[in-house]
Amino acid sequence: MGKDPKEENKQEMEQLDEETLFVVSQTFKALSDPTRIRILHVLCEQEMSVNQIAETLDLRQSTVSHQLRFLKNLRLVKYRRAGTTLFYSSDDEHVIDVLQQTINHALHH
Amino acid sequence: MGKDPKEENKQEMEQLDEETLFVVSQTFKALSDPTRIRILHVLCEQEMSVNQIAETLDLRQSTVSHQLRFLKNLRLVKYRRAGTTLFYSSDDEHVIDVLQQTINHALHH
DNA sequence: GCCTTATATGCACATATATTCATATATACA
DNA sequence: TGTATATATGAATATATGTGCATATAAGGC
Repeated sequence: MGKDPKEENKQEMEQLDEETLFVVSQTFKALSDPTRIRILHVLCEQEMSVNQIAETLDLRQSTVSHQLRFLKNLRLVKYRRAGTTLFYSSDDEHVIDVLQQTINHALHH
Repeated sequence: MGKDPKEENKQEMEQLDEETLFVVSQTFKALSDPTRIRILHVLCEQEMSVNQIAETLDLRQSTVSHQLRFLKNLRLVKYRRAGTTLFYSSDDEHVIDVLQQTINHALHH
């Protein structure tokens, strides 16, 4: 039952299945747009309403709403309702981690 | 000189400057395409020539070359020449780390 | 020099994406 | 019910992106 040298790395060498590839690429796509990065960056500090985000980042309400839908579909943000106002906040620790790591890496290099 | 409560988080709350935003978004853009993910995934295991990559991943030579140029511009890959053959390998530990983290996260959830 | 092999590049094209405007929906309140 | 406020949605548009074909470039061998 000795292992072929080439097989020792088998797990690492295995090609990525289509679903994994899709999930991973979608995740990074979410982080590939400056507007979405800015939105996630403020939301990982505190929850905010759609209009607050728009004012803080100087964006149109509809732009923010469209991007929040994108992020919500990927479950990167969640919201709670308070009257007619929806408070959004980040909802994926791993992605926030990766974003923060990369921001810090960019800031210090 | 007491701090305003809102100012305590000031560093974290600060908006991202344009250059950081650009670098970060470009980095994630590199990782947002399935073809580039596959290329980086094989290159973090071993160096490979353009044609080897194309054969391994069943892609056209020109597709691989185009994407390698993209990755090379961002300094995510490097190459060494051997005759007419160019051997590419990954060249950014941080990005490889982030990619591997996210792949593992996707595989186990 | 010529021929072969490996890679890069320019162009064209189809598709995806981000934003905006206008409008629809939803909730609260008088 | 009607009005005001907050958010979501659809359509249109401009731009970006990924891929493939054809061809150019570069290096090595004869």
